[in-house]
Amino acid sequence: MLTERQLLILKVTVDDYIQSAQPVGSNQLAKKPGITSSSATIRNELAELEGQGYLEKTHTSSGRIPSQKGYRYYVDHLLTPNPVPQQDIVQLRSVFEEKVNETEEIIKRSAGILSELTNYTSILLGPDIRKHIVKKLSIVPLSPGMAVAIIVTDSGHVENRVFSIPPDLDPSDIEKMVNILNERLIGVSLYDLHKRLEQETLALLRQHIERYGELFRTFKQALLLPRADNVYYGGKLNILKQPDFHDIQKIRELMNVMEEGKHIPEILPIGAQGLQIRIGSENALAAMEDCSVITVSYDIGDEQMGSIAIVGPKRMDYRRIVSLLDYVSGDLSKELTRLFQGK
Amino acid sequence: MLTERQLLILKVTVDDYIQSAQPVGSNQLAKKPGITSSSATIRNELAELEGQGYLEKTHTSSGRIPSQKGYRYYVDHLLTPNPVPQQDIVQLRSVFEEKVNETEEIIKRSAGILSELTNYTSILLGPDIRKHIVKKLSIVPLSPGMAVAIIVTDSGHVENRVFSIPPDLDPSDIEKMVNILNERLIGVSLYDLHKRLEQETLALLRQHIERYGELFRTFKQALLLPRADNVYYGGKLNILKQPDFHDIQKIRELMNVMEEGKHIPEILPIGAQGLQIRIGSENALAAMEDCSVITVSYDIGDEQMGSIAIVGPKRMDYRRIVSLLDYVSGDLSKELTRLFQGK
DNA sequence: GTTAGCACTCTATCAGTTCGAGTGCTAAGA
DNA sequence: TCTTAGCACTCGAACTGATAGAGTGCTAAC
Repeated sequence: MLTERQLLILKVTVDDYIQSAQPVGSNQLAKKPGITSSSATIRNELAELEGQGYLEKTHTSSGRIPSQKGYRYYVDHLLTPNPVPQQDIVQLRSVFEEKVNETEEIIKRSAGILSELTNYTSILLGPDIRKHIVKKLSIVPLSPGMAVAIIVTDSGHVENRVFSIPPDLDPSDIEKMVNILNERLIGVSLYDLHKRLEQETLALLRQHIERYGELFRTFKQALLLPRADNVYYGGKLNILKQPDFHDIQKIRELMNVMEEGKHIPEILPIGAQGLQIRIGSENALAAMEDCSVITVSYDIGDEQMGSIAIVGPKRMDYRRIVSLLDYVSGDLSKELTRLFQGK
Repeated sequence: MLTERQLLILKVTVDDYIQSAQPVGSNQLAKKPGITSSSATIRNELAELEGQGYLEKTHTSSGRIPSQKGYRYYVDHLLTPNPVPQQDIVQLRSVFEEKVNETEEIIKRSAGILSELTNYTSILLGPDIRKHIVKKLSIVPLSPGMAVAIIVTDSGHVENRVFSIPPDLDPSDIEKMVNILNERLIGVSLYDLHKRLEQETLALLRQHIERYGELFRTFKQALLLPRADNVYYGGKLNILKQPDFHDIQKIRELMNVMEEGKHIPEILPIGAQGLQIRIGSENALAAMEDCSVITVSYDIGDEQMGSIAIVGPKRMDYRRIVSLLDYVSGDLSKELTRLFQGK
């Protein structure tokens, strides 16, 4: 159990360390407004806080820095929210000023602005494209042996793949195929597309198209791998600005993990509601043990659509980021919903 | 003028420094196979080479490292080509093993493999999409106020933009518009598209569509900004692997320059034929004064289509990279031509 | 022209020193 | 009993020689 004074000292210590990146000493704390005790008393309290595991020393006669437990307590109990400054709001809303109609573009730009405002790295996860609904399918022949398949979804997302076709295929067969596909597959989600393709259209295609086999096989294969590149980064290089990261080896590991898309699920707790903070080793990845990640989800309509994450050092400005993400999440939900309610 | 022996010593010095990243001393050189003189003689020669500006010292009693002029001479006169090892070839050709049909995908994967093989950063510039020819235009309505415009080019590239339409627009008007656009604009290059759109179709649209004005305006605006994202990177983080780069500030500048697309024309000498090597300050950008860039162009058919660049430290393995790029350029030209001759 | 030998220079490293920031403890004071 | 002044102590950072070693340039002999 911590006394009032201990709580105050813990808060001020963490705040100061977040700001200065230097271990905080008792004399320094004694000078802070709001603290009335002498440095000796503070020393006793610091020793107590260290004993309880909230603070640490870097060496025997150094000042204190927050431990992981200290950050956790600070975040859970001592964080006083901070209204988002007007100029940050202006910059964030500039995304919607220009008439940008594409969800992807809006998310991409937001990522950039967030990283600029915070000096940390931002990761924005867009809506899962596999949930989108097929609006139209078409096939455009390019050359005797090649064609491109195009899928338009209700969100305006366009997927396209080049695939090979029998070189001597009758153009009318392609037309037939497109008609069958559209007749049967409009309204299906990209997620179900592959399964439904076989169930719904194979028999029909067999009836109407002479050499359906090869055509169907390459078309199906083209749709097989859904490119899930709905992850957008902002300020990947901001890690290099943080004094906390000086070891090039560690930086490389960290950037590597973020670069590779496959670790996204481990970085972002997908499906989690509301705002989440992961400090240091609370992160799933070993490469991120010196980082904190703050995530928040946003929605379009009633459905959760994506997440926003800010990755920074453990010594991150939690207060500012929490308010900022809170605002952005609400704003993005509102604007994207508006964009889509139009339909 | 340099004597035979001086040339030999220069070559061995550069080779050794490229390999070890340490200043090279006279004793070390004396032990090398092929060098018969004593270290004292070598010292005299080194002094001469330094006097002529080919070598430098890091401090008065240090070994020698190549100067920019030294690298330049080495690259121009002392480089003996090296056959590309079979295992590199196997890895490079794996791009074409899987049935990947899209130019973009092939280039992207090549960038990845090149960076893996070299441990440097690779930048691949794809064909200029603005030269591509329109194969088909279509407009898919998404909701009463929104539609997506899709342009398919002869290369299989698909451009798409969401744009707004008058909410109460008659669907048949869109159909008419698409017909007019296709009738008039197929065969036009993306480069000319914007100009021709106005010239060729505006009058016709006016005749046939009631409220052509707003529709045409937003459609035209949607096509305005051609996303020129035909640049692919491999191994951006490889810079962090090079011992030559230890200053985080410099690394940041360098990565920044590469990250920002707008500097590409300065990094890659566009339009240059064949293989180009830029060493240190020969690069246009100040941030790259410690780098060397080796570029090569590749073609599809008779037309120059793009460039490949490898960015590394000045102390780059020129011999290996030159052979490798030479091979990749030829291979890529051949395979992409084959892919497109199909048409 | 080449090379052995030697004095010289500079770096890297290690031990020793000092300085200052900060701690923990003790004892006196409120 | 809690607070605080005072003091001894610890440790890192920064500086100082001292030393070893790598490498150079020069000279004189071959």
